[in-house]
Amino acid sequence: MYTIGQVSEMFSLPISTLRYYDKEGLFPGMERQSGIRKFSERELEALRVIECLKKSGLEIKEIKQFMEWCIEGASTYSERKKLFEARRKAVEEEMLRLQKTLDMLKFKCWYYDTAMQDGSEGRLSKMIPDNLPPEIKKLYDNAHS
Amino acid sequence: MYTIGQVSEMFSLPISTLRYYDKEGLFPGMERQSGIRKFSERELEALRVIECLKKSGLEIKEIKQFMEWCIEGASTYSERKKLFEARRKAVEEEMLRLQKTLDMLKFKCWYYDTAMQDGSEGRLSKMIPDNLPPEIKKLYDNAHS
DNA sequence: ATAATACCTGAACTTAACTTTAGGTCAAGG
DNA sequence: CCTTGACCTAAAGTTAAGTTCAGGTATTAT
Repeated sequence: MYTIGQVSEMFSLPISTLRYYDKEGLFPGMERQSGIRKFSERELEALRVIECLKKSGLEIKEIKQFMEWCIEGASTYSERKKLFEARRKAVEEEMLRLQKTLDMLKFKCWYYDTAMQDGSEGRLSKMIPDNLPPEIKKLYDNAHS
Repeated sequence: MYTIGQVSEMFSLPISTLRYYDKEGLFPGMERQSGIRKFSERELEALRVIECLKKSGLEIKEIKQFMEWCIEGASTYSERKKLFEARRKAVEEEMLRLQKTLDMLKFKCWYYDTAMQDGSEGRLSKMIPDNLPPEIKKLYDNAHS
């Protein structure tokens, strides 16, 4: 069993955030001893799932729904699985978009590297979009598709 | 030359967002004809860069700074390159974090798939963390590292 | 005994990035 | 002529996810 301060340290989260999550219903059924929150292994796993679902793009309210499903037991396995499948798909799509962003950034790194060598963008503007070096053209095309 | 409505269509962005970007100084030196904004190829490329930098985690104010550097000319190539290098690093790190998130989601998909087959989590709780199938253990370990 | 810590609450505040509202200009079509 | 549609502005409103504040309790160290 851990206090809110210990959990705050373990997860590098402000205490105020943990209290906010609790107030929003993300730790349903968490124990208290004379008013003081007691975080058990269940709440730590909940917190890991919260961070995962948040990163996947879910809002606090929807995470609360998931936590309620957990309390309800075996009858909600299917809903919970559907949720994770959906988040998985969303994150895979997000990673594709991020890869495009990354290719644009790589292209711009090359661009300014070249501009610095040339002292101007004159030559570059003639290379875009069809006279780029092959590797760079790949980045450019993916970033602009 | 394009009107704000055309650009809104082309980028699937609300007109209000384009006006907001303009007000925040993201299109320095954009032309107007009797008050009406005229988006040229320069503004379209600016918009592509805005979307890229935003996705990389940059705030509007910092994007404005970049646009000002562009206006200043060749003397700011080095700053611009440094910016893109930094954003590239940030996005690469973000993709690693997202991969961890994805592994957690995949693990949870497997978990609830198994729970549904078993009808309970009893067997699962004995498998975690050391008796998981090898492929699943990889996901679990990466997600919990 | 008192002072420092760590915990608690409810309510107000913050922030970024938009979005909405209210009111206005201007050109083209019926 | 007048109405429709696309544009304009300034200012107020929205939203999510916290954070801060003011005031209070309970345990521990000096």
